[in-house]
Amino acid sequence: MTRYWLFKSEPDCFGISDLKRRKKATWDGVRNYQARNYLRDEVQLGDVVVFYHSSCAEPAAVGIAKIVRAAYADKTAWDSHSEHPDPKSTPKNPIWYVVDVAYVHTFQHAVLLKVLHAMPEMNGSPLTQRGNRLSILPLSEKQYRAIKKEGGR
DNA sequence: GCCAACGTTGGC
DNA sequence: GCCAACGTTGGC
Repeated sequence: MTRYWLFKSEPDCFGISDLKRRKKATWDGVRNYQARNYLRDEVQLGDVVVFYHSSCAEPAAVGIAKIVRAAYADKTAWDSHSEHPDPKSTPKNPIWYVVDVAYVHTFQHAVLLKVLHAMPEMNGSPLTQRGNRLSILPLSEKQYRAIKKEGGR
């Protein structure tokens, strides 16, 4: 059964336009255990991802991607030159995981955070709760449909 | 750039 | 196991 997820990324670092250009990307650098657990244990091939821009002028859900490869070890963890090295993670005992995502489409209208806040479907979602820092979070099918509708495709 | 909220670390 | 200190996230 298809599941729905929301993945956050800083557009200055990697935005939906970067994914569009590259068609496919490895979602690396997740260094939070709860997000890791979702990635490793629950995100499956074919799942649908809402791409969200965070830490920027207009935080918003901006488009759709899909999972094209389920979890495998995050090699950047044991690369001391990577952006998020973690010496505790090794090829034999990886702590951190990645998935591969592919571009699907960009929303006609970015669904701004304030709009997400106003959507009754998003009540109780970690996304719209204060102080939330989870970078990968599950969406219900209802939430996904509501966001997609606001996005205009 | 600021600051509140949060997760992690490390001393005890 | 507790908790203060610290670093990071993320909205504004």
